Amino acid sequence: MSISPKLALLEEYALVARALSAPARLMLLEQLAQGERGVEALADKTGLTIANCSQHLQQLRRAALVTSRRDGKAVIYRLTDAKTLALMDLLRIVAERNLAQVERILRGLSGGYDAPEPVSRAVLAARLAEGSVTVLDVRPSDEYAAGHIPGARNATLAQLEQILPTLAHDAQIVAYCRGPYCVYAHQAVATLRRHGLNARRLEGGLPEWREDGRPVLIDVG
Amino acid sequence: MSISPKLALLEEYALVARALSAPARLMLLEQLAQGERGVEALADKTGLTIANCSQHLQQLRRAALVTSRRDGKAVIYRLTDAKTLALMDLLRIVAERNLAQVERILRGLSGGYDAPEPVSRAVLAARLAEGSVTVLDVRPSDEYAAGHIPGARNATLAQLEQILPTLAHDAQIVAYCRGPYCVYAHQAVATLRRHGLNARRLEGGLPEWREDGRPVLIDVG
DNA sequence: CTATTATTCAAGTTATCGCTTGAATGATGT
DNA sequence: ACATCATTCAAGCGATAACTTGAATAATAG
Repeated sequence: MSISPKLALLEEYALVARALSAPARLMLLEQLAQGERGVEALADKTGLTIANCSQHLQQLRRAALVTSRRDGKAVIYRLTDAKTLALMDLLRIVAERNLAQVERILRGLSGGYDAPEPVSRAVLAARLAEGSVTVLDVRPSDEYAAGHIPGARNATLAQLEQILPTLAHDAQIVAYCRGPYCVYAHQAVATLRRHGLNARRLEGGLPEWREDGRPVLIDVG
Repeated sequence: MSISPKLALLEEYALVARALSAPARLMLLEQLAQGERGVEALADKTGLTIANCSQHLQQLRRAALVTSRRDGKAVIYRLTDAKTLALMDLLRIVAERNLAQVERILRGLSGGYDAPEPVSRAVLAARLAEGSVTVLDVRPSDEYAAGHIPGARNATLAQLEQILPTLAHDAQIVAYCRGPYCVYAHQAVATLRRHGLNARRLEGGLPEWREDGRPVLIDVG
């Protein structure tokens, strides 16, 4: 009763695509791109129930996009390799290039203002070296603590309005967040520009920065 | 009642992945990689009913992986751009690298024989230039007629046994088919090697060869 | 061994998907 | 206008997916 090898093969490829076909799992992958995490932490960050989160993670594991290991009572998940990130990135590129709906959503995030082109990671590294840039990490503070670009200042979207007075009006500001799937940096740049500041988004987020082999600062206990 | 922009965005990315999550649609994309096609031709090649095929194509179109145009009574579909092909390719690479099941299926296709590494397209082009290779196109003859590598000989898997005597035993044979999703070349190489011939698979298929900008010969009426 | 904590499993519900069937639409030629 | 051909739409069915709830399993601490 076995089906043809051809269909069996396509079924396996489709399995990988199916794993990427639910927003909840994309959220999980985005979190895992920041670094390995346990089930509970992932459930917290994504707002999923623990059981539901566990089930999504198992689907990702079946598709070999993530792997898991046991650490005491906890099970730690992480991305299998950089290819998983590459797949997510290509998915996003195709969607952004070709889907009008995505264009509309992204424009909406900028609050009507024209969003400038993002700053490449190489350019930011150069500007950082010469000290001519202010870098904002707009992720939650626990993620900032777990690793951030050296010299970056942490401020969530909620805190952004409060720290506005402390930002020089002539400074070039670069904001980043979790990565291309994350909208925090988009929103932060929109807020800053609305206040007349010279802000731009970093291309990609911390995972891509780390993937480039650039330095990441980790806060210690 | 609108959901958060974040979820809306992920929903769009997921839509693209979902379009790739059915074997039937992967089959259609593989066909479209050969060149643009009408609905009926695609239904024939894939074994889907016309209505079903049309619905799958519309899902691919919603995900912006394919586009369509009208030509008289017919509607012609084609891949939106090379990114669609890149996405399929990455999907396959992740599956082949990480899924044990895929490894098993591919090994099964080789009939237990160890399959040699595929020949790169650059190497084949060089060998063709010096005339030191026999190229076999193992796709159906209509696809061969619609475009093939210059100098390639057409033989379906069914015809392969018959033409065996006409193949020199000391020749280097390279077989290719529709592309990485297609198993014909795997099977052809297995058959040829079982008969003691020095056969290898081309890396990728005709779409990848064409994408490289290499010459493609089209049979005219 | 028992209690505790982290995760997974199992059952049930609702929604969606893939496929089929038959009718509707759109373009073309008589 | 009418007939024809290619494609799409609409309704219906069975299978699968997402989420919830509550129970079961694994590892550790007392």
